[in-house]
Amino acid sequence: MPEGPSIVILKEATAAFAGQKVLEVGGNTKVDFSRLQGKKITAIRSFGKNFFICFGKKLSVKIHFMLFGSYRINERKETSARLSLVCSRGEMNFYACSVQLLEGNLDDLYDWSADVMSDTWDAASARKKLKAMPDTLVVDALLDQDVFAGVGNIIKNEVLYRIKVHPKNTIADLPAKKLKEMIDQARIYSFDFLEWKKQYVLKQHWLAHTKRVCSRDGDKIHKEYLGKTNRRTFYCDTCQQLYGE
DNA sequence: AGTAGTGTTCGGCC
DNA sequence: TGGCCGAACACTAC
Repeated sequence: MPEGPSIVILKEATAAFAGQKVLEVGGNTKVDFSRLQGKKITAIRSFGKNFFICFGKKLSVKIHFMLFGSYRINERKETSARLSLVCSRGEMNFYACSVQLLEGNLDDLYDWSADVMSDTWDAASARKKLKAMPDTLVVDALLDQDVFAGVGNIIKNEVLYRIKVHPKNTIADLPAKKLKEMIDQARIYSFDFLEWKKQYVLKQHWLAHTKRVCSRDGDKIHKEYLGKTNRRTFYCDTCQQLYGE
């Protein structure tokens, strides 16, 4: 569920809730949702892995699904919802997720050009941010939500495999051409992910993530926990190039 | 059947 | 001050 493309799928599935009024609110979240009662949803938005239900320009619900979150639209699960919004023409139910109320204008709270799924994605801006962090490992850079909002661990592994870059490179190690490929493919792979996920064929397109053998050369795919967050990293030592020294 | 993981935040410690 | 680390969260595919 959690990576950016999955949130785009949710956004598309809930687009029709814009304009609807909240008739009933419930859930086991600690946030004070009573103030949403009777309000009209003005927009459904997303930024990276975050999903937003907007009530005018000054108040939004932010939902982050973390590792385990889930949702049901116009149906319910057995387990109790973290947040449930029954609206004029349907209902949204969210489970095991982080819920926050955000005050103020969403436009001012995020750098929307950092969202790899966004129409306003700005590759030049991403490049500039990366240039300012030369010693950062590429695995950490790809997971940096300020640079590549929406990119998660699967996309990280698949992008590096696709562009044949070894995960132990730093940003400064990469030739300019490879850095550009990394930035471009972060977005392109995310849209591939979106299409595959919609068709329920995402996993069968994985070439590195959870794989044991390289589809290019038949060599072993290594599994190692890398980067400052020690996330699972799958890579082929043979075809993914290490540029440092 | 137990384990590990599509993620992030927070508090404690050095 | 800040970086690092583990816990917490709470579900489910393999």
